[in-house]
Amino acid sequence: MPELPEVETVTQSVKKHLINNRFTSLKVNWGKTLHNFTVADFNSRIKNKLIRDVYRRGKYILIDLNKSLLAVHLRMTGKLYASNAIDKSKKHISLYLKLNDKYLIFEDTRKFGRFYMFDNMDYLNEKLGVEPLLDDFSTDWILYNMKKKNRQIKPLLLDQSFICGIGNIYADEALWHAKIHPLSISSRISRKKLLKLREGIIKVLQESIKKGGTTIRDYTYDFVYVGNYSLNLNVFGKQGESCSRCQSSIVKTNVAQRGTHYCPKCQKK
DNA sequence: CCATGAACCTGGTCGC
DNA sequence: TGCGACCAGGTTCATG
Repeated sequence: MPELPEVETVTQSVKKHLINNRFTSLKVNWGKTLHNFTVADFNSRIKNKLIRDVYRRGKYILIDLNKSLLAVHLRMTGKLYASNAIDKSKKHISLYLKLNDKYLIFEDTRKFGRFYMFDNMDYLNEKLGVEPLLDDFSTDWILYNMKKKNRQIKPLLLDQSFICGIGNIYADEALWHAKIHPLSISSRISRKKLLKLREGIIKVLQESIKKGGTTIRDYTYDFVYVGNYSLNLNVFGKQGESCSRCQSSIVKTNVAQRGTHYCPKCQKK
């Protein structure tokens, strides 16, 4: 499900339920969900502590409990939402946390999603690259850093230690915007196209956040947001359809094991 | 440094 | 209707 705009949307939607509240218990149904801590750690460090803030970094949702951070990564199918009750008919609730008057539920069909506990942001800041919607992601930054790498642009855009938050949908959309072929080598892309790429990344992410993200597969969305950005997609999932710029047929291939959509006419190597 | 393939999981869809 | 193959918005690890 989630790339930066979807994670941002989920973060904002759970924030109002969590802030100034306290977790009173943790129930784990799928053990691997707790990546680097145990229920005992939860009890000693998070339980009954005041939640000060909830925010996003890359594709992580961060819950700030003053002396500890609880981090959530949704991976492919994770859904995080607040609810007044646990729906026993849901088959894939990996874990849930109890608040005073409601629950924070983590539902995850494919079980790839993870919860982490950190002392502070050092580890994630070390691991993650530039935030594409902050000023750090400047024109100078992209011109300088793309030149330093000799990598296929699509996998480079997906590398969270380079730029964080971009995933498969927005990588394809941003490359289409900039008319760059997904296999172009980063160091050989023209200055003009790199600037266009930066603009495209910011544009697709911001516009998607405005629409609440992109929803492609939505089995049950009882408590979960449904994003409307799918209406704005130009190449992702559009194989066989005509390019909105040049009318050529959009092609789907595989790059770095990921489905990759592009216009063979607009996006030359 | 960089690319590739497999692994982690479940379920939906497509072709026969 | 049934069944196998393939696909999925992500990340990590091992191997050339």
